[in-house]
Amino acid sequence: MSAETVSGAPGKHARGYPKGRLRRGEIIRAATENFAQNGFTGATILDIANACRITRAGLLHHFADKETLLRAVLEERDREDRARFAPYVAGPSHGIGVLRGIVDLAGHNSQVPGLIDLFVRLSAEATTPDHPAHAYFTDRYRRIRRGTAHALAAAARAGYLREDADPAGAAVHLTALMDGLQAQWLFDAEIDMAAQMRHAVLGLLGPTGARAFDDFTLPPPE
Amino acid sequence: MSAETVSGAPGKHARGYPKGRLRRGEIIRAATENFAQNGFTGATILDIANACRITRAGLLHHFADKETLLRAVLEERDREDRARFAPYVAGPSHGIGVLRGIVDLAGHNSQVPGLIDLFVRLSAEATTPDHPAHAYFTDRYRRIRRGTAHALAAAARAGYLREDADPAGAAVHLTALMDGLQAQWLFDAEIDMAAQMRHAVLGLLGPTGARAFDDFTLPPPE
DNA sequence: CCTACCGATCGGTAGG
DNA sequence: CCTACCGATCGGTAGG
Repeated sequence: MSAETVSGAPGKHARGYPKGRLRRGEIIRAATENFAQNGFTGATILDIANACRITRAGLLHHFADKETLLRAVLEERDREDRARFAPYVAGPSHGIGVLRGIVDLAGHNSQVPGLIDLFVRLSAEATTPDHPAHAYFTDRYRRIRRGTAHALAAAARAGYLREDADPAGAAVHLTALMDGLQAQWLFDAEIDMAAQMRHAVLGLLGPTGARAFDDFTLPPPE
Repeated sequence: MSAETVSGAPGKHARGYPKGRLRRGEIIRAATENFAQNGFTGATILDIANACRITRAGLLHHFADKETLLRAVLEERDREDRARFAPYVAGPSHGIGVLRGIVDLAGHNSQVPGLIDLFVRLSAEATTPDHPAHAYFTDRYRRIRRGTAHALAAAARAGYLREDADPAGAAVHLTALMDGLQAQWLFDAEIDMAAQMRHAVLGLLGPTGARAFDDFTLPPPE
């Protein structure tokens, strides 16, 4: 999604109109929750508007239609995800930062069930090519796999990876594992996503890599 | 789901009325396809009826309501899954049969995209506790994990498993991996689900186990 | 941001 | 009294 598609409906009231900005943020929060609980198709503009104590027409003043609102929700999620991940890739860690980021993300995710639900439900709905979020999820999977594969390749060059590990294949594996754990976890919160991810990552690392993984520390926030 | 909940609406015309049985089977097939493409909420009785070239009222003569139809679809899937899996657990293979069954299932699944879609979409929808299929998926996950864990424990007792492998944890892992691969595969058919599952299973087995896995053959169908 | 609406379509049920 | 349907329409609600 390009910068042009980011805004809302009439377009220009995002920046500089503090009241409009606040309202938009409130709507995005409410929409995130509603999409998470009911999926995109099942969610209704009326429910989202009610949660913000405005009417449907009032909501549609800020976001032209349901699809525009969905885009805004996904873009907001990406922004926050990137912010969460940034410190893990800041230093030169030979890919270890990304691997730690993945494991920590699994731990963080178990504290935000609404967001897990959002992605599990939305991505399941979006398998149809004509779903408004289809391209988004296709791109997202590719991006995640590529980032993970690059990190694993860097780890391999540093001698952190086991001899028999294949970065591209392992990237698919870790991505699938994260998704599948979330699906199971939504039905049974006993599932320990972080422990499972940690075990899977350590299974890819040699002794030196495992040490580097355990020793990894986030750079202090400035 | 017990045998009592299986039937349709008025109840007794499943057995013995050949025309009715055929019609019910046709409806279940059409419903499976429609639920797969649109999810339970998104699917419409009208579409399903149209595909069978009968009216909605005609369809509702066989299945009291949409939810009863969903139950029939899931029960039919379970029946076929059990039939597919039966030969793998027929012989005394110390769990190896189940593991081969899982890998072969991944290969088979890539030839029935509609069924993958059905389970991915329906399970995502069913995370809400009040969804008509919520209990079904909770049970299904438990059943799959338990069956896998038992097979892995049997393999461990036969000396097939690696020393450091934990049956219960690995069962969660394999289950999650299968699900996550399906989700990715729906967006990118290049994903090789069977190869990934095979690699994961072999990663759990020691040299003796790997040999037993490769040597495993299905008993000839009688 | 609201009131006042629209074309359509939903799941389910009536009598015959 | 059974089965296998039909044409028509119910009260509500969706996104816009």
